[in-house]
This record gives sequence, C-alpha cells and structure tokens, in this order.
Amino acid sequence: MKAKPSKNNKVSLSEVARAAGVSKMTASRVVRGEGGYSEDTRDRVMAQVDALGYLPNRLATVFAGDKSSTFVGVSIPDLGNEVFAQVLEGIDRKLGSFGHQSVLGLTQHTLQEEENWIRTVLSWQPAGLILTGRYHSPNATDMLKNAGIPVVEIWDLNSSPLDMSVGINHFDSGFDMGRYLIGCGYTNIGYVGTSHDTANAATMRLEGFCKAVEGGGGQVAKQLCLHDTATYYPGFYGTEQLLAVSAGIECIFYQNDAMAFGGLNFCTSKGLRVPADIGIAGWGNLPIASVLPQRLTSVNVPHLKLGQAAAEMMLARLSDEPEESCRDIGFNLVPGSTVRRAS
Amino acid sequence: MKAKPSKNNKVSLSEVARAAGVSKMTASRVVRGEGGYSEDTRDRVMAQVDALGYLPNRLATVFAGDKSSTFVGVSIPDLGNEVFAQVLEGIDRKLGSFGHQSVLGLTQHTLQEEENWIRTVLSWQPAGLILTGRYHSPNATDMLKNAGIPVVEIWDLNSSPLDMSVGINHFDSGFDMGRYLIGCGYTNIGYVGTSHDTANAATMRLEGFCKAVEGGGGQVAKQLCLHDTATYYPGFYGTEQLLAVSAGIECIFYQNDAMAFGGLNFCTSKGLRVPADIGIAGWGNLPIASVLPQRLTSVNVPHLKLGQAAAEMMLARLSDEPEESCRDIGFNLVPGSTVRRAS
DNA sequence: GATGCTTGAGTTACCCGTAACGTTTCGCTA
DNA sequence: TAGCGAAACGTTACGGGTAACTCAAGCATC
Repeated sequence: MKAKPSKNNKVSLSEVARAAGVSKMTASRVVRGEGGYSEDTRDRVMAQVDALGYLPNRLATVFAGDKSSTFVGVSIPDLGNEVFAQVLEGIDRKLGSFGHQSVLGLTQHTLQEEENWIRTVLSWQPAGLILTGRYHSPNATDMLKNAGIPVVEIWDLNSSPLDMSVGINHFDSGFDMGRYLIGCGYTNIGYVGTSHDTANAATMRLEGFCKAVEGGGGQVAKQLCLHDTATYYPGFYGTEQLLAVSAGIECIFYQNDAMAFGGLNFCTSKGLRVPADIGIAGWGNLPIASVLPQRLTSVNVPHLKLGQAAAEMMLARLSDEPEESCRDIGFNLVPGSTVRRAS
Repeated sequence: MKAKPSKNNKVSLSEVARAAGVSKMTASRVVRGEGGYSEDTRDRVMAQVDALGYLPNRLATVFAGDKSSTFVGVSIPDLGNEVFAQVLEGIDRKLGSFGHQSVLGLTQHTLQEEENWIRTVLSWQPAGLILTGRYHSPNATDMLKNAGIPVVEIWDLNSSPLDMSVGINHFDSGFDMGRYLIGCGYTNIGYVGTSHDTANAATMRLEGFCKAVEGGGGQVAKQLCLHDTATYYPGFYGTEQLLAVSAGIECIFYQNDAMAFGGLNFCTSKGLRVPADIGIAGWGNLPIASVLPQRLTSVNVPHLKLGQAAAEMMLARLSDEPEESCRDIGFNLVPGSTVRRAS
C-alpha cells in the first residue's frame, strides 16, 4: 500500500489507513460508516482522521463508482434581475438541504453562452441540470438528451419539455394583463420592452397581451429598446420615445417592474399624474413594489416557490420517486394603484 | 484496451479511440489538440468524437493530474439581499470568462452553515474559495488553512486575512454617515437593524456610527429586531417600535436600504414628512433607490466591482501572478433627499 | 470433531484520463 | 544502403476511492 503524501499536501485515505494500521478498504468502510468493522478498529481509524485532518475526496468517489456527483448545474440569465436571484435562492436552499450543490452559470440570455456552459458543466458529471427557458441551441439539445441525467426547464412552462418543466404560462399572463387593462377602459395602449427575440418569455407575454388588447377592441403601440437590458433606464427612455412617437397613449405595459419604475419616474418627472393622466403596469411584482407608497399594477409570480419546486422535482427524480414532469406554478394579477380602476 | 460502454452510457475516451483505431493516448492528444499526431489521425478521431457524442470527463482529468478543478466555491449569505446578488454576479461573470465555475453556497449568515458548506465543497477539490465575511468557525479556519488553496474573504475588509481580502471598511462607512448626520444638525438619532451578532459587518457599521454621533455630541437610540432578516417589514415595524419607545427622534439610520424603505413607508403612512419631520438614511444604495422620485440618503458600495475584484484576485493567484492580498474597494456617501440639508 | 454461519479485515480490479517513457515508422543524409 | 533523428503513436503506471470477492478466525449446532 502506497501512502506517500500527494503533491498538494492533501491527506489521502491510504495515509489514514497506514497510520491506523489497517487496509485502505477498512478505512473506507469506517469513514463511510458502512459497518463491517469492530469498535476498536473504528476508533483507531477515526483518531487518525482527526489527527491528520483527512477530508474525503469526492471526485474519487464519483469516479470510482462511475456514478454522478451531487452537483446540480443551474443556469440563470442574470442576477441583476431580482426575480432570477429569488429563483436561484429557492433552488439552492432546497438543493443544499438535501446535500446537493449548485454550480452556477450566468448565460446572459444567449443560447450560445448557454451551450458553452452546458458543455463545460456536463464534463463534471453533474447529477442534473436546471435551465432557465425552454429554448436551447441544437447542440445543447443533443448534449442534454445524451447526458442521461435529469433536466428541469424552468420559468417558461413547457408542455413537452426535454425532461421536466416548471414555471408559468407567459402568454396567459400577458393575456390576462391585456384583458384587465381593456376592462379598465383603456384602448390606446403602449408596450415598452427590450427584446425582440422570438425565443423568449417576454415575447410570449407581449403576444398574449396584444391578442387580448386587440381582441378587446384596443391597439398596442410597441417600443422596443433593443440591445439593452430590461432595467430602469431603458424603461425611462423607452417611455420618452414611445410618447414622442405615438399620440394619445393612455396606459403603458412594461416588460417588467424595473422598466415600469423607470417609466413611472419619467411620467411623474414630466408632470403626468399616474393613473389620472396615464396608466402604468409592470410585470413580476418586485418585492420592493409592495412597500412603496403607490402600489404598482403588476403580475405576481412566486419566484422563491418556483425555485423550490424546480429543486423538488430534481430531487424526486434523483431519488427515483415518481414525480410529475410538468408543473404550473401559477401567477396572479396585482391590481395596484397605477392604472385607473375598472369602471 | 478495454472499450466497453460504461454503465451510465457515457462515451469514454477508450471507446472513441477504439472506434478510430488508435490508442487511448493518441485520442487524448487529439482531443486536447496537444500535437504529436498526423492530420489523418486527427480527422479519424474527431469524426468518432462527433459520431459518438464524446464529452470529456473532467473528473478524470483532475484526478489524473492530481491537480485541482476549475471550481471556485462561493459562499454568500443570501440572495434576497440585492447587494449580494450583485456581488455574486460580478464574481461569476469574471470567473466564467476565465473558464472557472462558481459552486454556490447560501450560508444564511451562520457560521455553522458556512462550516458545513466548506467541508462539503473542499471535498470536491475546488481551485479556490471566495467567502463572505471575515469571521469563520474554528473548524472552518483549520480546514481553510490546511486546504492549501487560495481563499478570498470579501465584503468586510480584513487587514490580516486568512489569505486575501477585498471589501470596504464598514466601521468607517458607519462613521462617515454618523458624521454626516451630525453635520446636518441632528443630535437625537435612531438606529434600526436586525443583528446583534458581534461578528458582523452591520455591527461594525453601527459601532462606527455611534462613535461619530457620540463624538459629535449626539446620541443614538438603537432598535434591533432580532431573529429577523434585514428586509422591508422589519424596517417598517422596527421604526414603529423605535418611535414608540424613544421620544424626539429626529433622524433614523438603518442597517440597509431595504429596511430604510420600510421605515420611510411607515413614516409617510403616519403623516410624517421626510425630511421635514424626520430624516431617513439607509446603507447600500440599492439600484432602485437611484430612480425613485425621492433619492434615499445612503452609502454606495460598488457591488459588481467588488465581486469582479474578488474574482480577479482569485484568478491572479491561480495563475501565479503576483497580486496584492488586500484591496479596499471603497464606498461613497450618497446625500439624497431624505435627510435635511446640512446648514 | 466436522460443518456451517458470522464477523472482521485484506485483495484485486476498475473508474477515465494523463505523464512519462518506449516503440515503430519514415524520410533524409552520408 | 546503413545510420540517424524526429515525428507519430503505443504501453504502462498511476491517482483516491469503492464494489465484489476472498480469507481467516470465532462461535454455535448437531
């Protein structure tokens, strides 16, 4: 039995075993508490574990067993968006309490970055993957199918997922908001967002929104700030542009709450009263929105719960429990006070 | 050469090699693009890589080389706090662009959770660790010292770090705010926070704050909502309690911006005008604070930059470049309009 | 006293890549 | 055409841990 200290001064099981005067295998059994050894042997081994500061090498364990690790890869577009931070929090808390670790990937909303990240993470033999969004590059899809590990697609509910899916129906959430605003008596409605990528949850919301508004006899003027992230300032300037171009806008729906705050701020800075002169509606129901004096009209999604649900589905699959492959986490419209009351 | 498919239907290098009619080693060289093979051989091997969908197993690579992985463990208290989400974003973006992955740990502000997480993550042979905070349990400290890998402690600047440190001096930031408020003419000042743990950045801020206020002839009435997280509602109720107990409070300093918003909301809901009747000051300068109509008086910390700096120090150490062991990222006081102007 | 069962502990093979080294092939020079 | 060196490729030996198997000793049963 070789038991020389390895280059990077890490203590290996062999060294513990030799110090305790037993074989590697016996030491392994003791460390894992697997049974099949005497009390005396266990004490001798554990004494050396403490004395040498032995830490197991999980890479070797995974390697030896030809099984997967306790890693779960989690891809998130970005953390500047509070919404995704909450989702990640829900995921990691739940995974962590069951002995799994999240390997993070910020994919910047691009499929190419996601593909690169998937390739890298798969090479670490993760137990599973949790991905934001239902659209992936062809290469990514191939790799995911071949990987043979559980995959949960979150955010955008997918009735025919790669494997499992949890989220909400974005089209419906946009539709509901459209119907609500029509019900409030608005007909000349604006939309301010950033993306025009078709493979995108925000686009689905916009489509649902337009369908409801147009079906209700209204019309939608769109203002897309391309090449921008969906935060406060694009909301501010997007509103300025929209109002400069389109006359008679009565109400504006934004891609998300952050942009809506930008728009709200622009309107009040121009002396427009909200909702008397113009209505403002956001999406996502940021936590801070609920404590500001004027409640923003928005759509609430249980972000933390969404993350937890994703982790639960992953864990269920990993422990071979039966689980549903598709879970709708639901949303609800928050009336707020930034659009006028339905008559 | 054995080349049977392994149990979990993962394609191994041996299988590629056999399919291409070369040895494992040659296949390895081709896959790594290391040179030492003919064009013809390379084409044959790569054809099989594509055909079989081979993905390298990085566990084996790490294992073979007896070196560390490309993982970097990142411990963060929680992501509900936008501040830490930004820090994490800065870290992961920078690490990711250099081929490293973040393994996340949400340690809930407790040393015990951090210790458990450190033990687990170390067993995966990470390349390094980035930890929030300068205080760790004795066991954790031992493990970190023995691990022989770079460790960056962030958030709370530490002049004698375990290894490297980047952040700000929280005492000073509290002190500056205290001096500023005194300069604005306030003397009867309140503080609302959650923690009374001494091993804590917020406590350091409070200490600095008290020193400045008391040194300037003022006094501080403290209201600590224990067992609560530092978010909106504790700010709201903490303010209610503080004002009920202490008479004549002219201005309140909060543990962070989220709590300050809660307090601001409580005050306005009670008909108190800010800053005419009462001053409000937060800490952290949340992004949303900068777009709301009334700018919150706060302390700005470059969160994203902090995360990037931590990642840079880690990467420098990993590539054996000379790097400083301590970096002060700095902060600046944001006057805002929620405290009355200095006379 | 022979047999079988338990219990404790050692042996061996293997997981998948890579470093180090050994071997073959081939073109070029003398 | 022998001799030589470099390029191309194969072989072997790890690395840390575990599954599966083997083996020996202790004990009870008939």
